[in-house]
Order: sequence, then C-alpha cells, then structure tokens
Amino acid sequence: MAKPRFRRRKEDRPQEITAAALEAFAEKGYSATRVTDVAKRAGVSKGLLYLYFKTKEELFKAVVKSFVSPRIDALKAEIESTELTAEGYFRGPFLAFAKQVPKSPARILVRLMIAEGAKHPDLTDWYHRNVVSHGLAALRSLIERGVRDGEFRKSALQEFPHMVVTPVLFAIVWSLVFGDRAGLNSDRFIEAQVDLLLRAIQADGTDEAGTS
Amino acid sequence: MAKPRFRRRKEDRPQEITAAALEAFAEKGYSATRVTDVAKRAGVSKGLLYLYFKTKEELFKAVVKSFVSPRIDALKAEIESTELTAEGYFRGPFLAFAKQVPKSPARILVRLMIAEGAKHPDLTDWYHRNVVSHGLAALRSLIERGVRDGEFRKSALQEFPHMVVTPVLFAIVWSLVFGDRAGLNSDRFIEAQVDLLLRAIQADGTDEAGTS
DNA sequence: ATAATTGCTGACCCGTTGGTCAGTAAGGAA
DNA sequence: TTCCTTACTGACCAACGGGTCAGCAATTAT
Repeated sequence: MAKPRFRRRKEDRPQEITAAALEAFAEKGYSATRVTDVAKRAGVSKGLLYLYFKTKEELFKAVVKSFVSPRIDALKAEIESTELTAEGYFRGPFLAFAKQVPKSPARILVRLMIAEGAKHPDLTDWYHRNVVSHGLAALRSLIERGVRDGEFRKSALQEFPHMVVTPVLFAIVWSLVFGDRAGLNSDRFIEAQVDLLLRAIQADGTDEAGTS
Repeated sequence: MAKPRFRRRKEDRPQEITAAALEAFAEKGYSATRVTDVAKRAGVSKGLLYLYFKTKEELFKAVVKSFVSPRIDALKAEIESTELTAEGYFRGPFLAFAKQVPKSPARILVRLMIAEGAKHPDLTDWYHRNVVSHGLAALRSLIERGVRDGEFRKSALQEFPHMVVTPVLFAIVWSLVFGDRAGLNSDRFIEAQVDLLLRAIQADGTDEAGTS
C-alpha cells in the first residue's frame, strides 16, 4: 500500500501554480526564474504546468491578474461607503492601508511590473484600466468631496491624486533596492508626506493652493 | 586594398561597450539581454567584450557606475554654492533638474536598479553611499538652511527630504510601465507636488508642521 | 623590410531551459 | 472487479547563451 504518487486536483492547480510562480518571480525576476523551479515549488511536474498555462508568458500574466483585482475593489467600495470626513478617511483607513502595502506581497508585483511590464503592453493596459485608474478615481472623488464640503481648498491634488500614493511607491522601491541595509521608516515616511499634503490644502487659509 | 577588418582602439572600447550595454539593458532588462547583442551594438566581437569585462555581471556594474557618478556630484556642488534662497532654489534650479530626470537616460538606471538591484548587494551599497546619500544630504542641508533663515518652519521634511524626490521617481516608474499610453504630465506633476510641500512648510503660519 | 607585440575575431563548447509527448495511474462509472 | 476517462508524470529534444581560446591581423619596434 504505497501512498499514491499524486492526487488529481484539477480545481486547485491553477491557484497553486500561480502562487508558486509569484514566489519564484519575486525572488529572481521573470527571465531568471526557471519554469521547472515554479513547478517544483507547486509540487507539480513541469508537464502539468504546461497543461494549464500555454507558455511561460501566459503564466506571468495570470499571476499578475490573480493577485491584484481583489485588493483594489475592496478599497474602492470602502471609500464610497464611508461615513468619515475626507480628512478623517485619509488620516485613518487610507493611511492604515497605505502603510501596509510596502510590507505586503503587493510590493512584489510592483517590481514585476517595473522590470517586465514594458514587454507586455496588453498586460499593463489591463492593469491600468482595472487597477490604477479605479484607485485614482476613488481617491479623486474623496478629495472632491472634501472640497465640496469645505474641508479642503481647491488644489492640484484634485488633478493629481497620485501625490498621495507617491510615498508608498517610494517606500516599496526603496526596500526593493536597498532591503533593510539603508533603513527608511516607511510608516513614518508615508504618514509624514500625507500629513504635509493635507496641511497644504486645508481650507483655513485664504487663497487657492497649487493651481498655478 | 580592402579596408581593415577592425581597428585597434584600446582606449575607447570600455566606454563604447558600456554605452551599448546601457542601451541593450534598457530595452530588455539584464537577464534577457544577450551578451552577443551588446557586442554587436558596440560593433565588436563577443570575445573582445570578455577581454574588458570578466563576466556579464561585471559589465552590469560597470554600466551603472559609469553613468551615475557625474550627475550627482554636479547637483551637490551647485546646491552648496548657490546664492538663491532655499525656496528660490527649489522652485528654480532644483525643479528644472527634477523635471528633466524622467526624460533622461537616468530613468533607465532606475529600472535596472529595481529589477536587478536585489541580486547585487555590493552594487546597491555602492549606489547608496555614492549617489543616494549624497543627494539626500544636499537636499537636507538646503532645507535646514531655509529653516535657519526663517523661510521654512520646522517640519518632517528635515527628516525626510526624500519627499521632494518622490514625484520624480513616480513619474519615472509611470513612464516605464505605461509608456505614453496613459499620459501623466510629469512636468506639471512634479511641479505641483513640490509646490504643495513648500506651501505646507512656509513660515507664515504659527505652529510647527508635521513633527507629530 | 622584418619581427615582435597585442588588440581583436569568431567558431566552438557545454550546461541550461522552454517546451513536447508517450505513457502512467488516480478516480469514477457500470 | 473491470473498464474508461483524463489528470498527471518525467524523460527527452532542440535551441540558446555565457564563456573560452587558438589563431589572425593592425600597429609598433628594430
């Protein structure tokens, strides 16, 4: 009664494989990871992998798609339904979310997108349409609400909500490149920049901010 | 009288090769670039390349080093010798410099560092010591001067001069990933963020900004 | 001219890797 | 128990790419 050499689990395989691939890509980057390696991590033969994904490139795309969509949708829904003031939301839930991104697996995707994205235009298109633009739109609507409610004055932040995300990207890149050899306290850093930006657009002054 | 098959130009070769390598790496990334390809671009045989650089990895390091050092030293010297007020320098020369970075070859280095940096700790160490920390120190001293002169109030910017560079990195990454398919006006974006940050720390208010 | 030096070439080597496929065995049906 | 379907395996292949090296030819010394 030898234990079976494998189990048939059609349902779970794709997820197992993309998860393994995410790990592998994260460690070595796309070109440098071997398909065999991904298969090994997933506890599966190379042949099976090619049964579910036609090429290595397909696998890459599947990895990106499967790990991104859920997160952004959650944030978007939350912003639209919150009872907090705009500033309250920025200083509370948004900051909490933003601080945690550089420590999450999401940072790995950033590296992959930067390193390999240019070679996969259809993938980055999808990414922009389904992730980035949704996220930015949510932030923008939050800022607009703040302006309507008299919390914020008019400012360039309405056109460039990106600014509020900018320190998150910076923290991710910093840790990708320098690891923890050159410590940057990403929590305090992100908080500090968001704080300064909010101060700059607070409606207690008189003139408009940054609409030059 | 056939023209000679090649010319002996020991002096120029290394530069020619690193230049060609920069191009190639920029287009394909490190792993995906073939040494043969670099040699071909440089108008040189593969064998010669290996005469000047022991391995592909050595070549990579040489590329990074040769293209970075000059730039940062120039900026540093300029900041230390300028006659402008701190704010004047930020809004003038600094902004001009910052705007032009995302369009320059420097952006390519950013991609290389993000994509491959983690695999070359000695290289990123060198990069941090000789480039990043110099740049940040220069910015910090400029901000401190602004505080001493009463232009700026005390703020988190003293601890995190990074914030002022953040939109530059963002613009670079954006263009690397999305090209010009999702247009971000990097000039206006960078200017807007620097403007908001400067407003936030202007000394016309009463309390300290962002030292929470 | 001739020889000595050395920058340079490119064919070759061999380990690696994306991708294939004939065969094996798990699990369900009858 | 037997048969059938199909999830799964892993040996194999052809191409590729980093790295080598024996020899060639541009330049310099004599």
